[in-house]
Amino acid sequence: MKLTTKGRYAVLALTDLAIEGNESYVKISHIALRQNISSTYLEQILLTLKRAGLIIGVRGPNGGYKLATSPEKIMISDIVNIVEGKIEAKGCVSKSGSCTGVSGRCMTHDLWDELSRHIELFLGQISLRDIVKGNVLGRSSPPKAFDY
Amino acid sequence: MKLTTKGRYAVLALTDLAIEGNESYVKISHIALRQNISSTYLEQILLTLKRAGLIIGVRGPNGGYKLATSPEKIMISDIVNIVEGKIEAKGCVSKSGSCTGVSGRCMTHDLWDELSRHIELFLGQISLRDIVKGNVLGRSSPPKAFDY
DNA sequence: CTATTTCTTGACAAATTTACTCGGAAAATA
DNA sequence: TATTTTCCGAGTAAATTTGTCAAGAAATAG
Repeated sequence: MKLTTKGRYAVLALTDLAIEGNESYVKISHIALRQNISSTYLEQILLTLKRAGLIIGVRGPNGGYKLATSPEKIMISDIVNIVEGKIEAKGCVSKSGSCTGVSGRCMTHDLWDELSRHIELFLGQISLRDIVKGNVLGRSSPPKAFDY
Repeated sequence: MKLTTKGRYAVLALTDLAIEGNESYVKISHIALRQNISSTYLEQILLTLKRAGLIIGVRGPNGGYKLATSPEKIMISDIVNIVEGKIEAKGCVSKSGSCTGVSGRCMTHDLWDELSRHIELFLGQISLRDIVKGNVLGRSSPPKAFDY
């Protein structure tokens, strides 16, 4: 699970759409202006989100974007996975030869694997609606202790 | 919370030291060979870990590195924070002007803030000893639901 | 004391990734 | 038809990551 500005812009833009409601279409330029993002860069991002089916795009005057479904059904993990690519799922297997000590996997393989799962779980529990409503803070919980 | 090969190498190297025990000192070249890491690159990493006090380095024949304390007291978050730098703690405030919609913070600020905390909690609960023993898998727990 | 081993340090360089820009095409509307 | 807006592929500049290199300092063995 990677996290760059691309992912942040994506969530930011879709949050903007969520606030705007899905009666009308919102233009890239408006989102870019409101959220302080380069509009040509945002184009790219919204395009991949559209290709993935998360948003609907319409061309021409009065065109723009809107969410394909309701905000509570769109989870942050969905958004991030799409724009950042699904790589790094296995953590250290991404580039060839990096996870090869002597046998196949390095000693910390499970750690990064579990961390990925942990992050995925977290972001999979939070929806666009939660962000709009501000229901985000205080959700972190410590991991389970290992059962001996 | 950033995560690159630097962080992975650091954890990997210290896991190697943990396995080796702290009776004797372990040479960089040996760790590099066993864990398949560039030894000159590993030098850099171990140096910063030494400066931070996590490991002890001794020069000369029979020199090398060993852990400064017992493996169960060294948490993964300690290691990662040191070598990756503590940046990205606030997620979107790292580079100037990126988190500024109209007011100070962007709409997703709390989200990334909470995610950082979540990851920190996770990696702060796992020690080098856990990695050596393989007590890592199955620790992820879903985040708390929001109390309405 | 001398040689050897090994860490220590800083500067530098290659490779990769990120964060964009640009030019134009296609569709929709008026 | 003219304008608006998304669509699309390619290209690029900056930053970051991932190293390399050369020289020096400390410790120990003999």
